[in-house]
Parts: sequence; C-alpha cells; structure tokens
Amino acid sequence: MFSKLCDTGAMSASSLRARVRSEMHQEIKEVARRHLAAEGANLSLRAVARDMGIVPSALYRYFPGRDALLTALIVDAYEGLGAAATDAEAAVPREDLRGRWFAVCRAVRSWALAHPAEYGLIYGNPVPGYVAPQETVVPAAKVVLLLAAVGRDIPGDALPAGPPVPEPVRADLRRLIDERPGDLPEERLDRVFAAWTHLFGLVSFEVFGRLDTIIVARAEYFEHHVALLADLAGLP
Amino acid sequence: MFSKLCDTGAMSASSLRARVRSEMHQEIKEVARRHLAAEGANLSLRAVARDMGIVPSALYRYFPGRDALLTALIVDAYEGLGAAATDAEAAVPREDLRGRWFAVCRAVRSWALAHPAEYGLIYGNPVPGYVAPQETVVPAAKVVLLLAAVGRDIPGDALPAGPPVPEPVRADLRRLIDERPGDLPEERLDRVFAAWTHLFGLVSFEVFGRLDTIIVARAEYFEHHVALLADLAGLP
DNA sequence: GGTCGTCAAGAACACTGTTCTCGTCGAGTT
DNA sequence: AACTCGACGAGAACAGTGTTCTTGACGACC
Repeated sequence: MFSKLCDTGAMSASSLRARVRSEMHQEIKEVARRHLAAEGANLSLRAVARDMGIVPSALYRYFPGRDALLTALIVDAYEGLGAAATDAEAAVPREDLRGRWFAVCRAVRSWALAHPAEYGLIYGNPVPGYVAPQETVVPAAKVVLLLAAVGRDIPGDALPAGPPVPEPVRADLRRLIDERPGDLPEERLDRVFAAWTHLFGLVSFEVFGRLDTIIVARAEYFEHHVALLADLAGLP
Repeated sequence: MFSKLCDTGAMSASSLRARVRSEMHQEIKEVARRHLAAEGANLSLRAVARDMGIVPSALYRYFPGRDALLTALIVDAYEGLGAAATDAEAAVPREDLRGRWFAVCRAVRSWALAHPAEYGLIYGNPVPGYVAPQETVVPAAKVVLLLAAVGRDIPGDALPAGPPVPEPVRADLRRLIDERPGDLPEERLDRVFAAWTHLFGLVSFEVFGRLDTIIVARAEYFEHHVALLADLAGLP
C-alpha cells in the first residue's frame, strides 16, 4: 500500500518516516550545493556520499541518479532566485514603479553573487544530455514576469523613441500577451524583454568574471545600467 | 640540442617533423571539437583517442592533459569568433557606421549559432578549476574593441538622453580609454559596453535555448534589438 | 508473530584522467 | 656507417567516477 494513503490512525508514525526522508533529501541537496560551490559544475556523487558518511549507492534511495540530483538543485535555484526577486519586489510600495524595477534587478544580482555556482547551473552552459523538465519553466519565468508586471503598471503608452517592432516579433509578443492575463502593449513588452536580456547579460558577465579586469566599480556600474534600461522601458 | 635551433641544412626534415606534429595537434582538436558538439562540455580524452585509433596515453605527447586541450579549444574559439567579427566588419565601407555595427553583431550571432558548443565553452559557465590563461584575454576582447572602434568613428558627441554616468564608473572608463589609443568620450564607451553586454545576453539566451518557447522569429528579434542598441549607442 | 517494504552496505562493472614503463624507429652526431 | 638520443605509440596500472545488483537488518503493518 502507499503509505501516503494510510489513514489518521498510524499517520504520525508514517509521516515521521516521510519527514526523515524529506530531511535526508534536503541534507543531500545541501551537501551537494556545498560541493557545487567549491568544485564547480562537475558534481561527484561519491564525494557527496563521503561527506555524509554513507556509501554512494545509498544515495540512490533518494535520487534516481546524478542527473536527478542536479535537476533538483536546478529547480531549487530557480525557486530561490524567483523568491528573492519576488520578496524584494513585494516590499516596495505598488506605486513606486521605478523602485519595484530596481528591487527586482538588485535582487537578481545579489542572489547571483551570493550563489554563483547555482546561478551558473541555471544561466550558464546547459548541461549535455539534460533537457529542462516541465517543472523548471514556471520558476524560470518568474523574473521576467515580475519585470512585465511592473511594465504593465506604467500608466499610458508613452515610450522613448526607437525602431519599430517588426511584424513577426509583434506576432510572438501578441501570442505571449494573449497567453497571460496581462494586457500591456506589445512595444512595452518588447522593451521589457530587452531589459530582461540585458539584466541577465549584466549579471552573467559579472558572476562569470568577465568584468574582473575592466570594471572595478561593479555595483555602480550595475545600478547605472539598470537605470538606463528602466528609461528604455519607459519607467518614469 | 633543440631541433628548433638547427641550421638550414637539415631544416626541411626537422620542419617536416614539426609539421606532422602540428597536424596531429590540429587533428586532435578537430576530433575534440566534434565530440564537444555531440556530447557537451564533458570532453572525454579516451573517446577522442578512440576516434583517432590511438591509445589514450598517446595524446599526452601533444597535450599535457585534458585542461590543456580544453584551453587550446577555448583559445581557438575566441580567435574564431574574433576573426568572424573582424572579417564581417572589414567588409563594410568605413563610413557606413551602422552597417559596421550590424556586421559585428550579426557575425557574433552567426558564429555562435554555427558553433554552439564552442560558444558555450567561452561564454557559458567557467569550468571549475580553470583560470583563463593570458593568451585568451586579447582574442576575448576583440568583439568589444570592434564595437568601440565603430563608436569612436561616430562624429560629434551626441547621444540619446539617459541617466548620468556615476563618477566611479567614469573613472573605470577613463582608465580603459587611457590604456588604449582610442579617444572616444566616456559616455559613448558606456553605451558601447551596454550594447556589448546586451549583445552577448541576446546571443546567449538564443544559443542556450532560453528563447525556444517564447520567440519563434529569432532572426527578426535579434535584428530589432540590435537596432535598439545601435540607437542607444548614438549611431545615426 | 509473521510479512513486507525501506534502508544501508558492499561488491561489481564499465568508464574516466593520468602516469609509468617498455620497445621501436628515425634523425643528428661522430 | 655505427651510435646515440629524442620522440613516439602501446600497454599496463592506479585512483577515481556513475550505476547496478545482491545481501542483511530493522521497523511498520496485517
């Protein structure tokens, strides 16, 4: 029988089992995260098992294989980044549009700098045979949705001048707008996408060390370019 | 004695040896590139050796180890990308600034889409223990230097309005301008950097599959955003 | 109390990067 | 022309990896 379905009589014992199992899951991921931060993307199951004082094959009771563990870490990373951005944005008064915009961008940068290995896992090289499972697409879209939400709250249709959006791109944007309940104009969504791309370009360059020898005032550099993007997206 | 120092008498034989050795180098890298494209970042020396019909230890006659082979591939990738951008830009009349700008950006995208694994090698996750050797910094800077060269050729100091560049960032930009002979204004170099960041954000998103389900008109999307950036950088 | 599922251990397999030794063969020197 | 020395490739070996299978043991349920 499935222990999840057992009734309330022996529920406490069964849920204790489930709880210790869940804690084991968490501990494995925790140790794996430490190894990821120390060693980079090539995570060793045996090393994780060694750190936990168990034998490698014991890990297979909790994860079907290395890829599954990596997937779990990837999902956690997306959710961590999404949560950081969501919390930061939620702490700003709704009418302070520029404040919300900056809060999202700063949260992404801070989280990425605090968790470089996990950031690399989700925004770096896609791993070889790995295909993103369905459960990653929702958390992965969180940041751009937050930016789009700020863009939607901007009153009016005013935007800084720029080249017209070509029709095929317009069609893509229209489709995306129709899929979601939001109703922001296509031109503004286009600018939000530009900001989204630029934001992660900025963060990736910094996290991956590409600014190391050319920009030392990284925080100011980031703030300034986020301001540039906010203007481009039509924020007041 | 060092065969490189032998005089012209036996030079032909010696250079023949050197030539076959260099060809071996090239062939190893070629096979490794194929494996990289097929398998992703985890390159197997033994698989490369198997494909070449030699024993794994024989590879160590040509490369001190796996990291050295990877480094060689990275250097080649930087140089390939840089050469593609340079050639494309050189084919445009000097006075067609916008044409040169677009040529660089399109070349980067084309090269990246044609060599996704190598692009991932240089613009994705930095590999774990690997530190970029000195020989990579010059080819790595090629693209941004090309963009800066176009920016320098723009007559006048006119730029679309935007937030002021903060002083610490200004200092970084001033230092970079002083190091190189170019003399473009700091504000413009700042916009060039914005375009550089956005360009690679755009290309990385596309190559790494992040646009897969949201934008189908990728070429038009790219062109449009490059135009947006060209405007922002002050191109006429 | 008996039965069954879960857990950890251990051994095993195939694979990896790397090092070492050992013949072989060709070019340079005397 | 004989000798020497270097480069070359093969092969074995070592340590490490992901993964699978089997074997006991222990706790929860009928």
